[in-house]
Amino acid sequence: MDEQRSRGAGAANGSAAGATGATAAAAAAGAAPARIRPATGAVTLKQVAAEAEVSLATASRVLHRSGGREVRGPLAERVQTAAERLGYVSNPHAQALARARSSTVGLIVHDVTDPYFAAIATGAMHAAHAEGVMVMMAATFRDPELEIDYLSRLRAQGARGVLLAGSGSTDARVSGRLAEAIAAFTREGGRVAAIGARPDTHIDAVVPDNVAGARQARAHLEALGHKRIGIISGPETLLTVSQRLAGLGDGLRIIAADFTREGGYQAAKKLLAAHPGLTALIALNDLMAAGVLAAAKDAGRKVPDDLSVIGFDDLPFAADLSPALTTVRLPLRHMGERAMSLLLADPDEPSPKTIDIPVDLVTRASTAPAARR
Amino acid sequence: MDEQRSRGAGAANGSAAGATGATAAAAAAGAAPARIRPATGAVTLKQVAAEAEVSLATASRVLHRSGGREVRGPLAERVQTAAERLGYVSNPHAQALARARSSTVGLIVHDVTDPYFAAIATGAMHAAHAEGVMVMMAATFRDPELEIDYLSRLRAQGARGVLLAGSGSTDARVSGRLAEAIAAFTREGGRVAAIGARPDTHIDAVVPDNVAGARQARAHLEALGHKRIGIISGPETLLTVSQRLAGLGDGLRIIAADFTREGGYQAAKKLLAAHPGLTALIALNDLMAAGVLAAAKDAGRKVPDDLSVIGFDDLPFAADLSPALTTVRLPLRHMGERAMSLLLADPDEPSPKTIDIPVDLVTRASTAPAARR
DNA sequence: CTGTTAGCGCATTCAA
DNA sequence: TTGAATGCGCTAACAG
Repeated sequence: MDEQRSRGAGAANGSAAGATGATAAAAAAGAAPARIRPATGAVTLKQVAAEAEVSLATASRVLHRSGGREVRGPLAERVQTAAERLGYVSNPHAQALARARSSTVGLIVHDVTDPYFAAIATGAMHAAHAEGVMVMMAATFRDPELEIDYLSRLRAQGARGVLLAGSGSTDARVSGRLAEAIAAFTREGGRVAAIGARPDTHIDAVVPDNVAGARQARAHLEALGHKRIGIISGPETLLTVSQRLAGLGDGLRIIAADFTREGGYQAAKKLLAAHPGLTALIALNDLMAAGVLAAAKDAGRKVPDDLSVIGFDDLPFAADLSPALTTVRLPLRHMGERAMSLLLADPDEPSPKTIDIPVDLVTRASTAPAARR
Repeated sequence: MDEQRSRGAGAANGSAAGATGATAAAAAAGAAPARIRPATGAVTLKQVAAEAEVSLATASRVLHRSGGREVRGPLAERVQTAAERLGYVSNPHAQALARARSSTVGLIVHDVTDPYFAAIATGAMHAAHAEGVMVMMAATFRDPELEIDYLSRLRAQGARGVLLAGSGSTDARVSGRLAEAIAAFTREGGRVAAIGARPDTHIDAVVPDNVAGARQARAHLEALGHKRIGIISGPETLLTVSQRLAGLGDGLRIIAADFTREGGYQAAKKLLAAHPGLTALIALNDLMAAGVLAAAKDAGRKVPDDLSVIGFDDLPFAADLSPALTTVRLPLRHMGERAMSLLLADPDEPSPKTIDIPVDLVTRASTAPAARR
């Protein structure tokens, strides 16, 4: 290895040497099929070029249509063949370095296990795959610091863009620092898109109409005669939560907890104990709703006869809960696709673009007319 | 090698050219050192070095402890400070290229939406994060070709390793080609680990004891007096499926379908119609089991009174199904962690290592004694 | 302990 | 069209 390197150095790329070199290499290859083994062990463009007896530049042009193209010279054929025979696969790092931009995009989620993000991720990955870009996925486990950290790593990596799938925070301190990181990234030509609004930043976004969804939920309940409604809320620092709360309006009993099934379970248990008169509960996401259903059961309240329950998101399992959950549906997968397409869009598209996503209430078995007491 | 040799030969007549070239380059560089603005726009090590007035190498040593370390020279301080002031973030591509190996690992799953993979991915990501490596996640959407494709891309990227989370296929053709791709990757120093056995390949693996789990499921049912048991199976080309079937033993009615909720629903519907005498159904994963429960309900069979149902995996939602599902639990997240640690292990650990994972039956409400007819 | 320098694999400008 | 040369940002010998 060392020897090779120093030898290469010794050759000092003499111009004439280069030309002769290529030919000689090919000849040698024919004579002794000994292999040329670069550090990584993988076949390199250089090898392909040598094999096809063309220059590096030509091989690059044929294989990666760098600069002007090479429709079908006789050389093109040779290069293609050589590449196939050798099993050439381009090295993305080298390309990224040379082009100063890679062909991967980042996808930052809070939690892979949460079906909400899984659905979005699927959509995003599909769209990315269609464009031949790879997706680097990172989970922040709900730590805002990690979100910033990953973003900067992705930036250093020359990612083409980053999709922020998790809801923004209303905490000014973190969102401020995140905004800075985003600005730094976009300043360098990176693109950032988000699912959900990011008030403080000027980036592409796919935003579901949480407010309207929440209104529908409340209207549905009121149409069924419910007057005493409780809300099982997530952390109010999440923008999604504050929007849904805003749409729900006033006069409701609110209790907050983790945005998880367990959080929903505990909160519902507490709320039901404190306010037995409630006839309906709105959980701010389906995960919590699942917990609510379990808590209701444990408390001996029949759903929907004694208690109506509504969720948000319409995750895949919502229809399998018992009773099947009435919920505000978000076209998650579609949202993921749209967001990724925003990321991959022509660089000179007008940029801070927002795509509004309508949502609608899916009525299932967990809601019924309020029982008259 | 050949190439080196030929270059050496060519150098005989090109030596002079080489010398001049080098000098000219140096002169040009000296003449216009105007601005140092890298293409990517990001701060580079070089800038940090300049700012700290030390050499590139020193900066690299301080910041990335390349080679020997630099405990606390006065220079170290300067470099650290400069790096912080400039907001330096290292470029992974450049590092990968120079080191011939990156610090990312690949994670290939069939489907992000499937909670089975989500759980594994979470474990894997946690373990990876602890080691400071990033996870590149790709979904094959169950296309074996894509699995091979991603693997080779990850290889070209110099990924440290790749975790194959999806079950292997029993189809000799694809598994053969995959085995080749794996071999090529490991030959280059990459590490590959899998969840589930991969008979034809010699790679690290974390393998759950599907056979024992299946035995427990059957034993449980038989202890409850069930004699006519049906199996809702997934595609038999999946190794996981064939193993579970093997553990279940003979004498059961088997019907196969997609390894999804919908597949389970359809298959159960069909099986129940064709063999109304069955008193218990074993679904080969929880997703299918959810479908089975729905089908049973539609067919007017009460679970567990008229029909017992067992699943596999113990996905998070299993306890929320109604009735709560009896299932063979796999410690998915733990498996993901173990697999990732295998991937990240010291390179000279004895390699094809297998970690066996015990599984156990979780008895919940979906199974009960067989009704006497 | 610190600086110099030759590449890592590729894209791309400039010549021919 | 095609090829030679240069550099992307960084690491790792190899001097000093």
